[in-house]
Amino acid sequence: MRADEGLRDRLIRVGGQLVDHEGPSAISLREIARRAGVSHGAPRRYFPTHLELLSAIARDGYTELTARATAALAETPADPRARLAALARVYFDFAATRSGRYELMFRHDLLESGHLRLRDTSLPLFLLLTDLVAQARPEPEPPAQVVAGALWANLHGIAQLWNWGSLPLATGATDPGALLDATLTAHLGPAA
Amino acid sequence: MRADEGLRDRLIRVGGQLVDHEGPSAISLREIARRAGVSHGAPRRYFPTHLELLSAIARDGYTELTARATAALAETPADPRARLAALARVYFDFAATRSGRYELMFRHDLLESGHLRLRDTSLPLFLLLTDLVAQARPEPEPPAQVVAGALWANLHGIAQLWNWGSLPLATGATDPGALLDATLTAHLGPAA
DNA sequence: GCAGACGACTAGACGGTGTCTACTCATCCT
DNA sequence: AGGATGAGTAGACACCGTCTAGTCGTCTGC
Repeated sequence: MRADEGLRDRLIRVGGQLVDHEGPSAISLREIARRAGVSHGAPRRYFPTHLELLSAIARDGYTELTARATAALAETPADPRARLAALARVYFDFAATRSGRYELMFRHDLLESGHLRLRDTSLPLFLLLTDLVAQARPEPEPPAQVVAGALWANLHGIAQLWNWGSLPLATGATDPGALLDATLTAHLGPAA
Repeated sequence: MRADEGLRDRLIRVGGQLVDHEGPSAISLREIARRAGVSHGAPRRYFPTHLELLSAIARDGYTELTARATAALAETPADPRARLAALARVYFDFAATRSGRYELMFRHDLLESGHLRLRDTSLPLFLLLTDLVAQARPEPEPPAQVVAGALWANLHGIAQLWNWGSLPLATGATDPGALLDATLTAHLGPAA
């Protein structure tokens, strides 16, 4: 419990640790409040609803994913294709190692409940992806946005089915590297 | 309430209707029991746990998806690529029009809880996909299983992100047809 | 023909959950 | 000094999943 940390931030932090270590079923409002050392009514001052607290925890996940991505890109050569490969790896690793948080980030009931700005939080990452795709694929057709959307969807599907456990089972693969490479090749053409 | 229908089947049917029309948050054990006209303890005779009932409802969804797929393939020409396109469309349409059920079918807590045989239920569909991929792509490398896995992951990602709402938002698309076509081309090469 | 076992279901209790409301209490402003 | 406000507590409420005891009709063995 950090000294100068407000309850609002503490709830987000404690909830994040909880979902990372115990999974999405562990993050009840009351459990988060208990671990934060406050009564179960306290969170209500900052998050009118349980869903809004979960939403903030999910947003925190996007923030960290974006930070990981930019950190990885900072030490990757300028070649757009290599940067895309690094980005894909970061995305997959995040989903695999922080699967509880990842699952929370894509719970669609978090998105449908109004002005949660969750989608806005994920947009910068998509714009980064679109930019890299545009650099790696100078052809104008299909537009970079479409290719980036397809690539993102593919990454997301791989991550999800991998966590699900049936992708290694169905394909016999034990490392996703080949699958990720094949995915990049499929969407961008053969590597230079 | 059908005359010769046992309670077990009725619970699955009523629960299925509920998740289709009201979404995944509506299918509490007690609500399903209420709609089936029995007390909240009754389901326990057939499903020792709420999760097992949900699992049966999800399995029912896989059965229907497989039925839809085979029905669509029955009236599609023999060209494997066309059949794959039809299959992709069926998969996407199912996810889009029955989003609540689709979400339930991929809830990973349903899969991790032991002998639920949910994965087994989805296997025939994957084998069908693998078979079509093998026909459409006679090259031995990469193996058809891997390509089918990547294609399935891609379809799943598209369906999920589309339901999520950010795929049309990010790419500006209003119809997934172009995205699905691009996906098939990416994994199988240009259409003949 | 009847007693007992059994299957199918009911009813109530228990602890847990999210939300709502009434309340305490320290701090701040004028 | 005193009232307003912010921050958190505590308890109620309805709902949830699970567990247990009990009811009631049917079927079986003698």
